[in-house]
Amino acid sequence: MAAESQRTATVSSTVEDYLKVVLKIEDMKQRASTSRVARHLEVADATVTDMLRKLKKAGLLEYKPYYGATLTRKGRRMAVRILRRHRLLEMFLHQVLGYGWEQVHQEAERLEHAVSDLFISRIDALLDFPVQDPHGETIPDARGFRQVEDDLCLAEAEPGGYSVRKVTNSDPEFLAYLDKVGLRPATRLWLQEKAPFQGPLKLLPESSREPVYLGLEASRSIFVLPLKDRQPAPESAPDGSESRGASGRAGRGAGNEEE
Amino acid sequence: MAAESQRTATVSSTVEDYLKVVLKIEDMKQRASTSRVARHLEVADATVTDMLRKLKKAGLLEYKPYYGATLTRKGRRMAVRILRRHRLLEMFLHQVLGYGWEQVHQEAERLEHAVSDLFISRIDALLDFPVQDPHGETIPDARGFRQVEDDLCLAEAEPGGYSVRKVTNSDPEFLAYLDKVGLRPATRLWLQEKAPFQGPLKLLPESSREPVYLGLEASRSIFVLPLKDRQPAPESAPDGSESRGASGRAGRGAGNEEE
DNA sequence: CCTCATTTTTAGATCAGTCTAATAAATTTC
DNA sequence: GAAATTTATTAGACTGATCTAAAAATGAGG
Repeated sequence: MAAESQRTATVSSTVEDYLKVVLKIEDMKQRASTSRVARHLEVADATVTDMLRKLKKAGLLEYKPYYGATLTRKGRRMAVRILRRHRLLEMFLHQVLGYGWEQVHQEAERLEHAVSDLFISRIDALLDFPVQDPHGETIPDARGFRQVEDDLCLAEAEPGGYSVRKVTNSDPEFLAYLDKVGLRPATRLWLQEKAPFQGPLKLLPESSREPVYLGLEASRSIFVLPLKDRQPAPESAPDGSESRGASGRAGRGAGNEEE
Repeated sequence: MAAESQRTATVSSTVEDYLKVVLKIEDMKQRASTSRVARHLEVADATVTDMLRKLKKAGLLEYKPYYGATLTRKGRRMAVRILRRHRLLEMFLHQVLGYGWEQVHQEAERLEHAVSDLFISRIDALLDFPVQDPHGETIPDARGFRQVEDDLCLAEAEPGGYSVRKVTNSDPEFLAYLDKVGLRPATRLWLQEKAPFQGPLKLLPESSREPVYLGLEASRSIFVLPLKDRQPAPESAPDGSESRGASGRAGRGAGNEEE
């Protein structure tokens, strides 16, 4: 127990999963409450209470009863390490083994706990140090630095032209559907209309002639960047000529070299 | 749409390890006794007794108290499946990720339990359906068929010329040493002399001018095939036999070509 | 055939991770 | 602000895999 601050004091894959989930929740700017963590991991609340106490004791997170958890620096470091592994593995499965983007998550979920650091550094080099995974998520670098993303949730976007930045959903069915209708990272789309009262979005992906109707809930997992040059709406434009919405800050698109 | 024929009832990675060890012991024509299994797995004997009873109940092996275990057809099928995974993974790590042959075992040991069938079939294709792993061990095919090997333990070999068929030892230090002195699968060697009373072997690997002295115990993990055309002993023959130098390095090995 | 050393099994315990059911705290509603 | 609802914790138990220590079976030597 004594030797602390060691290089990655090995933890179980269960612990890695808990840390990963807390990080994910924090990234969504939510409170990592017992029940929220339990929902993500699909375990009983009581199990989470126990585990959070244990992780607090291990110095991986702060835990206030009836409130929830916050990662410590050490816990965050470990969580980001897993995140990096996960995303690199996804990219590897996609690029080297030909997995579809809807297949990579499940496999990476198991491999992230099993592969060595050597494995990770080898695939990193083999892939030429990728900065994004197949869903458009950015890959933390080897030191744990994470690029800040500056994207917009499609559910909150105004009508206009966008490019798809990332899709934060790992349900294979859903991803297969998006793929089918031509919604993939780095593709462009035109948001034509948002139906009122939590209604669906009317989208025109660049690869498609037909508009696609997407439920608002589903649109929450799609993140986009406004296109710089606002082209006119490609055909079948809806009645409203107000495709000039909240254009204002269509400036630089953060730091990633992606078109 | 690959509907798997053999419904592989999922077992824990611990169970997979037990089956693998029993298979290995049976392959060595030994009795899979409690203590032998325990030694291989580095667990207490009592733990093995428990587990063997459990595996018997699951129909994976026969177990006679105070005697030991024998794999059933079902147990053998599962064990061979793991063996295939292990060796394919080793080959993948070696060929695709550039691992040294002394590094592959440890990593494969963890991955064999974690990767999916899809992963295995993808690397199998990527490697063009290899039949051997980096140690020269044959890889069972997808249906579980295993090529019968017809090789000879170096410890039992008479002086003469041989090609290295396989090395059945996964100690990284030992493998690194063999590598250094030029003893790798598909390389040739001349067994010059066997010292009496469990003494060491005097070997001349094809890549080396200096003879190598190898302990008898170490030689037990090296398996060879006699060379067809018996060339004369290359130089430095000990007690005055012939010593025509410069091994004519012609003559082909048994099936594999590497290098 | 009996004794002794070795091997194996039994008995009882531990640890990590999980569960359900009961209780308690926090929050929302009236 | 008290009751109702939601959320979280405690208590107790289970499973899988392991351990140690003690008891029992096996098999070898006299």
